[in-house]
Amino acid sequence: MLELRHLRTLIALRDAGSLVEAAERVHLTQSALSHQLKDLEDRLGNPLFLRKTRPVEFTRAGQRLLALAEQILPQVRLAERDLARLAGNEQGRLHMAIECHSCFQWLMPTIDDFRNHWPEVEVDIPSGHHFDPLPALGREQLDLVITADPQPIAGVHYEPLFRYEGLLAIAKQHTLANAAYVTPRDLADETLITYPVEHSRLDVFSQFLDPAGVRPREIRTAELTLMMMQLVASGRGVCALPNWALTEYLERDYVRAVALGEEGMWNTLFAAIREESRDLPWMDDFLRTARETSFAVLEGIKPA
Amino acid sequence: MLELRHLRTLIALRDAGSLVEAAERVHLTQSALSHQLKDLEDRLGNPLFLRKTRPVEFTRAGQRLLALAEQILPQVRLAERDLARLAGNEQGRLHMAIECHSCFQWLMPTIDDFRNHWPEVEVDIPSGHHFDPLPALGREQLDLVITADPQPIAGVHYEPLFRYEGLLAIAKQHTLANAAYVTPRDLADETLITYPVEHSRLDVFSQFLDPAGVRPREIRTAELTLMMMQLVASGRGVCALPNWALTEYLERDYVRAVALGEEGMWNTLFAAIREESRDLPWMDDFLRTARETSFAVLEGIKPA
DNA sequence: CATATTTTATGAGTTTTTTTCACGTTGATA
DNA sequence: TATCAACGTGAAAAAAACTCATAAAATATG
Repeated sequence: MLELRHLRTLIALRDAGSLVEAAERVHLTQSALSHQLKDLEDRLGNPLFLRKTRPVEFTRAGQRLLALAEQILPQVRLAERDLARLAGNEQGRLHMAIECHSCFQWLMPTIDDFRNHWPEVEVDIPSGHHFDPLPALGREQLDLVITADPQPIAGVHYEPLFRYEGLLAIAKQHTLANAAYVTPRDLADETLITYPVEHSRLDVFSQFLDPAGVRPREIRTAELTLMMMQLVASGRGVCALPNWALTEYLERDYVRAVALGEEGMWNTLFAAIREESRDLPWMDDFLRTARETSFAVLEGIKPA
Repeated sequence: MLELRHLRTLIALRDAGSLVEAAERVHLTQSALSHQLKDLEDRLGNPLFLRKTRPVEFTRAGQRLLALAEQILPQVRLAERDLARLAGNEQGRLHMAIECHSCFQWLMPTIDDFRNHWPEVEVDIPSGHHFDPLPALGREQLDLVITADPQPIAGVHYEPLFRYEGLLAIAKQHTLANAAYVTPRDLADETLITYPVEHSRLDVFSQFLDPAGVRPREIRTAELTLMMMQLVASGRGVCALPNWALTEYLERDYVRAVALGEEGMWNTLFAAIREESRDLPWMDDFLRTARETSFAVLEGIKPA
């Protein structure tokens, strides 16, 4: 019998284009999906998609089910939200801080969506604080912190949101612009542009340069991504940023991006929250919304 | 995670009014439903319905899910039909006969609905045949026969549709009109009105009178249910009919109905089809439609 | 009001389904 | 034709769903 599970799988498959990646999205193995879809196809009596193309191509039957999924799943999501609201605790406060400079891109639409469904929750990103955000969680000054380096703090829980790849932005005319990837050594003679924060909180250092014992020739800082891009484009340095933060500049062919190391430099973004707030219905919904929105808005990210 | 299964259960629960009967409808045990709904309630964080009333009463959460179910399940049903159609074999012939005189009540709406979705299948109830319908199945003169007594015939498969109770229609002023049930002996002095068919095909005889070795004082026949009711109402006899065939007369307070025996006389109605036609997509859909329509249209029937 | 009767809940055990693991197959690419 | 990535497959493991037996609760009944 057809179940929502099947529809969710099909949507994931369409968005991902392959079983392997779809499996990641629904947090199952590729094998599980292969079995699941085969069973479904057997019961329906005809195939749902062609596996020999990339991305996979859906048959008429597959398209019909996709249409159903797109019709139904949003309705289910709405109902689930209503139920969460009925579970009580509509009231609440969600004051956030971001340790991640490029996060507004997905955070703003997330907040918009969330506000629509939880008008009683007071959402804010209080500005002007100079303290370290993570400890402020415990002091109840903040309720959620977006961070990429979770530090064990009593009473703080880190909820993984998604994984992203740190890329090196390079001028188009740079020698390395068309390389498959750069090595730490390649950066020894470069000017590295970073956000003006401590070295320890920059993953280019903690994950890439420091382990190899390499220091770039020079370090410059810039507050805004746009400024960084201008410096990079004009050949005055290189800079490491999350893949999604670069897409708009890559599309405009403003700069090039190269992987950091053969495997790429992958990182996980977390939402840090207080342990107690884990089972608040609206907190749960916020995290879910954040993940959904991120996947809809950003390209090239992976499930945590 | 919410699944369609849960929604189907809730609909069954609402239609049935109790877990016991809802369980019958979805072909599970009462225990299974109790567990299933408890799990769901636990995960949602609030109860879905109050069990201490008859029929059960749904909470706001329960009502929200019911609303979702009513929104979604028909869409799913539509999609399933489309998929069945895509599975090929839209073409076909469905010539039917009914061995059951009162079946038009649910068969007509069933056929109407079915025709809408399978225009390529030629549906008909050929009239004017005098032969025994069941053997005509094997001869490919018919494709489906509605019958209450399945006889083992090679190549013929009997698909149970639903169970119904045979009741005895009695004049309002009759002594037995308010009895809890009648015994075979009670009919020894009555005039029994039946459809003009062989004794062996009338369940009052095969299931009720014959086992007790009782014969009614007199037997009269009538072609139409309406005529039977007129005879009964005027005290000129009693007659046994399926519960649903009587509801309209009972509502108008035209006659009374009494159970046959302490347990009631229950029977199963079957659709007899050829073995090969079992896995035709449209045949499957016809049977499903027949069951759905019967439950929607008739009262007091039970799943087979 | 006590006693049957019906309905729901519960825990243990079983069955079924789903998922994973390990490997084989396939098709595209170089 | 070797290589690589994606997909398929069967057996085994894990998880989920269901049943059975029975208890508890509620309602009907005398």
